[in-house]
Amino acid sequence: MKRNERKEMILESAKRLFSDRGYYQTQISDIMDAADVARGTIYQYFKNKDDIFTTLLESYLKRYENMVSEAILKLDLKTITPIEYLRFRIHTTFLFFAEDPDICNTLLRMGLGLPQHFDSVILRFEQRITNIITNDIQLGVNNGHVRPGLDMEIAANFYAGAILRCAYHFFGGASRGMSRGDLEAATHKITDMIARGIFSTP
Amino acid sequence: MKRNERKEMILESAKRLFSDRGYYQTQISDIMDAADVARGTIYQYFKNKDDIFTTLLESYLKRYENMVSEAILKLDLKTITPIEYLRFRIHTTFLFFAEDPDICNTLLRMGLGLPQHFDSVILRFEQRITNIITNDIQLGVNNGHVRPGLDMEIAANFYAGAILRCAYHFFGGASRGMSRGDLEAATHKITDMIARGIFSTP
Amino acid sequence: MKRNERKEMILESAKRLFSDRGYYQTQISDIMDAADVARGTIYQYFKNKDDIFTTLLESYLKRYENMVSEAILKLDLKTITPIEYLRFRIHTTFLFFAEDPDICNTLLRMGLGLPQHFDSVILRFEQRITNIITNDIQLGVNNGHVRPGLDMEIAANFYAGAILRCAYHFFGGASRGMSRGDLEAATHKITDMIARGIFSTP
Amino acid sequence: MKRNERKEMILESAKRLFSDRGYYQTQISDIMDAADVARGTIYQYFKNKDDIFTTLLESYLKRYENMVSEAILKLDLKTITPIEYLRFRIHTTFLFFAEDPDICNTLLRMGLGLPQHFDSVILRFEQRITNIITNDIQLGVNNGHVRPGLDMEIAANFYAGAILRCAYHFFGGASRGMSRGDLEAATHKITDMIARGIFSTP
DNA sequence: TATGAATGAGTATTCATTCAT
DNA sequence: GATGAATGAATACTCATTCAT
Repeated sequence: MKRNERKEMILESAKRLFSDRGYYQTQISDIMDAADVARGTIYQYFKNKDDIFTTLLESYLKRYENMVSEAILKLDLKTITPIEYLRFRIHTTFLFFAEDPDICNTLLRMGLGLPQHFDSVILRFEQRITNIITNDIQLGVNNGHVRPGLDMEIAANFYAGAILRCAYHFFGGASRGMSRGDLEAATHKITDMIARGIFSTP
Repeated sequence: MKRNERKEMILESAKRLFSDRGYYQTQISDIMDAADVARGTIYQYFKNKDDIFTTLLESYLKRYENMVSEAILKLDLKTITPIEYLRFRIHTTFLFFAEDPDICNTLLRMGLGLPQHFDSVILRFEQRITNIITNDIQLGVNNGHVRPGLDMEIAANFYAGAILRCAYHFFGGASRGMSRGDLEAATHKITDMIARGIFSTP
Repeated sequence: MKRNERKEMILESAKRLFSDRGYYQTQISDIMDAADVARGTIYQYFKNKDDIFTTLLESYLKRYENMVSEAILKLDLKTITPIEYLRFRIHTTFLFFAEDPDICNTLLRMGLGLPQHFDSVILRFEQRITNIITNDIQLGVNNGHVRPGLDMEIAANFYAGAILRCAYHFFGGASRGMSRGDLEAATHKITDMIARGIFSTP
Repeated sequence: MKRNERKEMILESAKRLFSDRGYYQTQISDIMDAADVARGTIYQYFKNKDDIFTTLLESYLKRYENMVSEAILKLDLKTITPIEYLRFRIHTTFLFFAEDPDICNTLLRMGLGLPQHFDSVILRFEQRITNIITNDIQLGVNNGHVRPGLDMEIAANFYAGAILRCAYHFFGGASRGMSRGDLEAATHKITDMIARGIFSTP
């Protein structure tokens, strides 16, 4: 087995376990067993347990960034309407969580409330989502689509919370999976609620 | 010192610590020190560490229930408009978290991702919030104020997430505190966003 | 059992083990067994294994200092001859090692070559011995008893090495113990060799 | 690279490391890195870590033996005076340690206090030194140069300790190096101290 | 009731050694 | 011969819980 395959296997197993049980409930022996690897092998690829978790967390962030930046390329920014733009953004985020329930669970639940050290990575993710929303609203403001009187800071947090909770509701916890069609429908409904909240003309 | 004073002191100290560091980062010795109580004493009032945390969690839920049901009594349900009713509900929830940052932190951050056993208590709280919102919307539906086509399940999760995250943004983490006036303003803005999202006439 | 008795018992057991096997060959479990104490108990009295060893080492130094300073009080410095003074000093050091073979072994053998951190404590002990000798020679110089041309630095190291090796030869390793009479005789012989080496008139 | 060059390289690196950090502080990986050799390669030349250290220790002893026996050939035993003979012996030992600070450090410090197994090699070295001294004194006794009343066993240990400590003082630890002239001078002084201690006429 | 010394199961981590390529 | 990924026994340390005083 190639070097990277092994490392990947450990990460894969750890990802699942951290998602299911959280950081403290996951023992090195659990990861060993799941990855079918000896104790020492884990420490050949990672400095310690912390390192495994951090590596995963960072990869989730990177993956989200990639997904967002790749998605945007598919858009024809010239012709797209504000509401279509909004819907597309939300869709991307939902797709991200739909693709990997472990990431969903970790980022949206199990990774929360951990020591400062880990939590800060999650916070960066949340910050990123909030930033995207803020920027998107700002874009609408510039284009004159956003209703006057909207408090940007509050709105960003408000809709970030809304979207993230819906994501967890759809893809996280026990309720794993959602049909393609349902996802489209849900995206529409959610976009609708946001549009009504921020745009001047419904 | 009276029996209940002691117990209260332990709970008080544990509350703060769990809120600051989370369940696993808080040691019995920390609670001992903070409560200025001997190790054995803690085990005279609580079966184990788990019991302390569960006791706190349950008390938070109870307190929220009390607050909600007491608040409703102050309302004149005959004359109140749907939007005022909504605003009042949100205000109650914000007041709850504003009153005690430790509860806010625990319920909205540190308590998340814990083993099934604890998490279920938190889930009950989230469920409760979502239920209240669902019921309130249902009330609006019955009265003909809610726009047609609104998906109740999604909307309930959507706005629950929105409100909870705003609560954490205002009162949780490091950003402890918010002036009375700001709270009123924020409540207005948030109510506004929700109203636009669900009511037929803005 | 009183608090300090326990701590003393752990130290006593550790002292013997470190002396017999050295630092790395001594496991916490060995100390546990020897002291008839549970694992956790050791960590209630000491921060870690290192702490146990350092505590012992420091106590040896302190004990030596006490012995040296108490011994000097018994001397009538007015009437004593230089050679008697020298003999007395050597006798004190031999007595110190004769009293406790574990200290002898640790300070003169097992404690050597350990990481900087420990070694420095031992070095302090060796330094102390060398200093005493240097001072004593200086005393002889001032009184005109020391032969001209003696290199103080070399002499101090020379005789420190000589005395310490003899101490180890007599009381260290397997050869534990030496009769009172033999000790006196050896002290005389050694004093004689030193006196011949440093004094002007034999 | 030839087979023996490799082995030599490993030994060379290990020698330095054992001298600097001691046996337990030196990891196989350190030796790998220093010798620029793969992990498995080390085990092709040596049975285990122990084997490397023992090989080195044995080579030190052998080297000392060679040096001593080669040196003696340069002497005209017919005409040499007892004191010149003594000086020559001490000089040889100092030269041995001066030539290689790593050997000095290992034999005189880092190698001490190791498990029985290693320690016995060092003990053999110390024994050898003591024997040489004993024999040399015996020679003096036979020739009538040694003062009556000298205790051979004690004297041998005494002067072995003295010489070895001076060697460590001059060449070991941090104080690496000593000029040719200083070495000669020191040898003279030390020989002088020994001569005064054991010979009948100074 | 209050105490705090004692406990030991549980856990992460190290590192010499092996062996298939 | 050389390599270095894989191994797992060994070990230090933690911390919730107990119980005699």
